[in-house]
Amino acid sequence: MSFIDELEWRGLVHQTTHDDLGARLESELFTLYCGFDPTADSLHIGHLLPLMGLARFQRAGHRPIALMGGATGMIGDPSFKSAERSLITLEEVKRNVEGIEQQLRRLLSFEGDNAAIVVNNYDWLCQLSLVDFLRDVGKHFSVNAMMAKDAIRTRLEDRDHGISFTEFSYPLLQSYDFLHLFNTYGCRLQIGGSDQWGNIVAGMDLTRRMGVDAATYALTFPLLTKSDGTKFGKTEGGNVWLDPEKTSPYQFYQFWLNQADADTPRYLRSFTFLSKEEIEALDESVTTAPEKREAQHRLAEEVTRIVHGDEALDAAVKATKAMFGGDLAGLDDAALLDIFSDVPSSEHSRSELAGDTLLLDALVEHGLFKSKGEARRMIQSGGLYLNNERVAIDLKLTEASLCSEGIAVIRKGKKHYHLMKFQ
RNA sequence: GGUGGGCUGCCCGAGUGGCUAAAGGGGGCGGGCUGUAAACCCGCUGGCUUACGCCUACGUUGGUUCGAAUCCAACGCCCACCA
Repeated sequence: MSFIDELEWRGLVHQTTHDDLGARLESELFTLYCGFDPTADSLHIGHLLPLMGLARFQRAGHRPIALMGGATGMIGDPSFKSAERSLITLEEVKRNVEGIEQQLRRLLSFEGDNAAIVVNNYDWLCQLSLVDFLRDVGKHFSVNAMMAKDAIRTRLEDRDHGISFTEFSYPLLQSYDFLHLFNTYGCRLQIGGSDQWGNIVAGMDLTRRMGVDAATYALTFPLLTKSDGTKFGKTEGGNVWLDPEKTSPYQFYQFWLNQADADTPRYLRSFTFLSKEEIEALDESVTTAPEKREAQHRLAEEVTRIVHGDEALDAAVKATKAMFGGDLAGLDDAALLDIFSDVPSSEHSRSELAGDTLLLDALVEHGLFKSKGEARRMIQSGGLYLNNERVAIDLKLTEASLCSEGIAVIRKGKKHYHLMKFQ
């Protein structure tokens, strides 16, 4: 199977500019790039598809460039956005670039002939003089053509929101990036989400008009969807981040583990490097033994390993087993703290274990419940557990309430844990 | 600037003097079923209280009344139409 056929099979190809791109990718080694806008200090799983896209090209022998939009991030891409974006400060952009660069480095290889390159367009865009830019670059853009593009037409038609000159100029900057990377690294292919098509094609036009004597190419990925129509990548807690401080590896693992049967086969293709044979076997298991959720387990395992590494995956799996396997007996303080490392906790005095403190009162006092009434309702409806055993309304704290030397594990409902630490 | 309509609990929305802590829906939370799923079923969803009950709450402030989300006045904000 050729590389492009594999991409097609994985459902990763939305549009390409040339039908012969696939053949060329077999016979020549490309330098290609994908841009990432530093609008936050971490990437989220929406960025994972293009990022892994770069990694796939690298595995096929091509040389990937990850471009940080240090300059373009300060302008804001208007493509398919309904409203003008607020500007972020230079300091914010710098901090965001640093955070994101770390994450890029995890997924790409920086060794060998086709070692990945990380660049920041701030380094060249900020040196341009306005007049030179307008003469040399701006001259090649037709405002008529820009206004006709889908990606910004809605903004032009919407009188309430409109579009500023700043955002309108964005495609020029991204186009210039492509030109710059061609001149500096011989970069001939740009990849990105389907919303980037217009910007990428604009860059190709610019290289041609600037007299570049080589074909440049575009490849876009399809938009990720969910079978139930809700937005991919969001949970109750908001975005799923790649930064372990923002979304713990445990939460990350759980996110993938909880994907719907209907979506999992597609995600296995898009987000893992597993082989066609293995993925097709997993497809089969979704149909024949959905209750085993073999495909979801494999998906969660693979993606967590790719993003967070073996060690974090191991901890996430261990925590999952303890929380959903149910048995906490025999674990000591250290093991509990390890397993429940991203669970909130409260500090308590040993005197509360004397036998005259109601568990309910202790929980309210330490803020686990907003009010006593709420706590009572929770217990009365059978939703509160101490060390995985359902508690009664009049339960008092004693030494027997402890799970280990000094820790009691509280659970609200199925998934909400809390540690009480006694000292 | 004029005229009309509106502002109710996390959100939407009914209520137009006492039966209203306020219908109904959504969301959230809990329980059941299950695969840590979907669908479905049940319960809870202002605070204190074991409970009787008390307190707080229908844009803001003041008034009428035995009694106000509901009537009156002023103010604030939002929307529509006119200028």
